[in-house]
Amino acid sequence: MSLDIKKFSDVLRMHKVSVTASRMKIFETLLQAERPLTNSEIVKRTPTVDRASVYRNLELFAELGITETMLRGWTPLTELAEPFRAHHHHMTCESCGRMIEIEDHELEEVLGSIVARHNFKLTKHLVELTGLCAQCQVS
Amino acid sequence: MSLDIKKFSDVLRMHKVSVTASRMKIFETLLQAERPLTNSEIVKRTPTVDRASVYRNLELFAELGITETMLRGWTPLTELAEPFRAHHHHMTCESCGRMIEIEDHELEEVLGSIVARHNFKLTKHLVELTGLCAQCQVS
DNA sequence: GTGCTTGCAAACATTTTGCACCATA
DNA sequence: TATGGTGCAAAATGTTTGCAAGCAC
Repeated sequence: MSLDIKKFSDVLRMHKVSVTASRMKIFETLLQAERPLTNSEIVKRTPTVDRASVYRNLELFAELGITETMLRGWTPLTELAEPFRAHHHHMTCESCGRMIEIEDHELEEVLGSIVARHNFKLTKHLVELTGLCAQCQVS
Repeated sequence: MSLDIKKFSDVLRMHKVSVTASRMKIFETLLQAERPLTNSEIVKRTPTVDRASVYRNLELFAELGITETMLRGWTPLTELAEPFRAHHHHMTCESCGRMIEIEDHELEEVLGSIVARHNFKLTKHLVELTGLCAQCQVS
């Protein structure tokens, strides 16, 4: 069994929810995704699981911190969160759609200090940059 | 006429789209909003304008940079962008729902340096922090 | 006057719910 | 075997579209 799948079932057990075949299938769909997916893409890519169950479980995954959601237009996109993917943020080119992943230590530090200043306890954070990539600025 | 409304019609004219009563009404709804609103809240709060026109114009506003959109769960929320509001980000308490606005110079600088490093030209950016506010950590 | 905008109504898509049945722990 | 999870079907929401009429420029 793959390491990710083991980690996944551990997270479910840790939260005392059942490890079911449907949840596995949905998780595998997310694992195999080459980019963040819309809900209906996830439904399509998990044909053996009912729509309703996909929705119920995507909501569960978000609560348990297994997934993260971001926005493209008015459409929410979901991808796996840590510890299933490296921690990162996105920089999206609005011309060609290319999505660059960002990992930046200093950025994380600044966010930490803002949060501390407000006595806030952070559970997650999202940073999305939008603009034109180097290539599209030229052409 | 209020300054904001003048600024708004200037933006429309600058992009060569008509200044119409519907667009004014929708803009006023956003101006008066005490927090970011869902699409259907905007529809409800702008009863004299047809749903379809609200959607069409919210899409237009987003394109012209008049509004910004963020995500709560799977629901997109819209609020006015600069120059109609001060530049800020959000820190949301997942227990009480309180939303704190963040303005932080250092944060903006770090983002700027990341973007420059990738030869990216930024048109907009979004930072969303989620966790527990000071009060909810205690109770 | 011309072309962009609107309202209306219908189509379409997405998300949620209730309930009986089934599987996991 | 008790509880929680699932599929199914229907309902509720949310979003988009075509078209004729109206308004901004």
